[in-house]
Amino acid sequence: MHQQESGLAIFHPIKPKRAFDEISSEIKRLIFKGTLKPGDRLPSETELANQFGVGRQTIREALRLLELSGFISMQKGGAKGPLVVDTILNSIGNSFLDAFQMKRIRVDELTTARLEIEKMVLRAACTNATKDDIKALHENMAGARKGLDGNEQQAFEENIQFHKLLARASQNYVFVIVMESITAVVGHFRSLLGVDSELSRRVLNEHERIVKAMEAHDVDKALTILERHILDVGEGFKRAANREIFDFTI
Amino acid sequence: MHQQESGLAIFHPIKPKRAFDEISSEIKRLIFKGTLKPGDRLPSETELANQFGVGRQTIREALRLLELSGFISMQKGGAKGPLVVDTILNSIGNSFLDAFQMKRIRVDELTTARLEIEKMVLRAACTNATKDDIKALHENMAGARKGLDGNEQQAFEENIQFHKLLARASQNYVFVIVMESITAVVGHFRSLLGVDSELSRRVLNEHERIVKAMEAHDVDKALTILERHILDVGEGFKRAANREIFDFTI
DNA sequence: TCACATTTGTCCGTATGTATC
DNA sequence: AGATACATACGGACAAATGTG
Repeated sequence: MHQQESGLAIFHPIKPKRAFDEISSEIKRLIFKGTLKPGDRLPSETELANQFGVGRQTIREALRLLELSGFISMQKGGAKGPLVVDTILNSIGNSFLDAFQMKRIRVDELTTARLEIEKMVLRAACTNATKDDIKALHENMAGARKGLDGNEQQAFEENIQFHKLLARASQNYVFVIVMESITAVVGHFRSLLGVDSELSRRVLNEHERIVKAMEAHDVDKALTILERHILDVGEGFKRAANREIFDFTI
Repeated sequence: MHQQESGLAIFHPIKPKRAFDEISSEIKRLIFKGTLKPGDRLPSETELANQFGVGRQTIREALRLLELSGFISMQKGGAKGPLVVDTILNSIGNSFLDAFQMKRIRVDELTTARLEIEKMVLRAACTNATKDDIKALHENMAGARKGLDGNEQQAFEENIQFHKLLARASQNYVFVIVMESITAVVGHFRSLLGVDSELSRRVLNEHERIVKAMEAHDVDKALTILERHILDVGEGFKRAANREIFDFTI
């Protein structure tokens, strides 16, 4: 009906405005602003429908977007309403996994990129890690060691977590996000590989040597160990790929 | 009713199974398998509802997830059904932007990380770039130069695209994904900054010098120019942040 | 332990705007 | 221009799940 406002605001309206998009954006805006914080609860769907003056179906589609994006979490039953959470990193990791499967990225491609990314992060971590970061790394390794006898799953998860902690030690949240994405894919591959307590043990040993080098401020040594560590895991992936464990392109 | 299968598959069923989740996954699976390819069309909502034996609302929520994830695109009117597309990279970029706003990442944090990431990618690009990649870079710069007089928006977008092309030249799709995420944020900041044809001109000149160094196989020179280039843009962000252009944390 | 109220998940019918033929 | 097909959206309804008293 009416023209496009003016020539000022460009490239917005690819999609004609849809009610659930507007509502989703509005709620997101409140979260960014801090009006809604993780732990808070949104009104129930019917209540939201009343407040926004739309039907419940529209509200549900808006909530669906927010849920997938990692802003809210829903549960049936007597809870008072959708819970505001912050699982955005998780959502990004899932998107990364989608891209990997869609693009049919090969494991050697992943290993090559992972090697460079982790080295970049480790360099930053060596420079910026605080005592608390080192402590967290130690606690992580202690947890992994504890999981080695009995709880394989715990050892596995702690070993993945180790790399996220390295990213946190870099004091740069961009690295944290990137590492979260990488570990999502690595974890996916490794879970396809099945439990391998021998690999977990070797991985943990390498982690311990990396931290030791970090504490000695020997960046080059830490990088060397990390490099062998990543290539080691990558070789495991490649062998598994050759045995056709992975259902999508090696 | 029935127990959780066995102790084998762990940590899956946090959420009770929801029909739209299952349907979304099923369609995604068909896309990964190649049964559905970009350009294909899904059946209409009512048809899907019949085939899956569920209501339209359930289908709609499943489609909403697929749309946000970048797998399908919907259009009103007489189209035959949802279109299968591949805009996953776009979706990841949007998620990154969400994380940035949620985590209140500072522009200097972004610049620091971007510097390391782009250097990493450029090194890989210098090693692996094909003739076609170089050609694409030249075409990009030609387009940017054309946009400089008159179409500021084009120059802006081409300059962003340049970095994505660098990532493609690395022949590693992981880098492409990471770069897509970074450029989403950089582009967001720069669009907040408003059109600045002087900056665009300077940026283009630096792009041209980088490519020239790449063609001369002078990696160090290319890296040096890139470094100054990124820091230059970062300074622009910082000045803008000090002038409080950005509505969220500098 | 046992209802009860609340809320989400799902379905159906209907209306409307819009794009394609 | 008209007809058709489809997405968007509304409202009512019931089932299932969950927290509370």
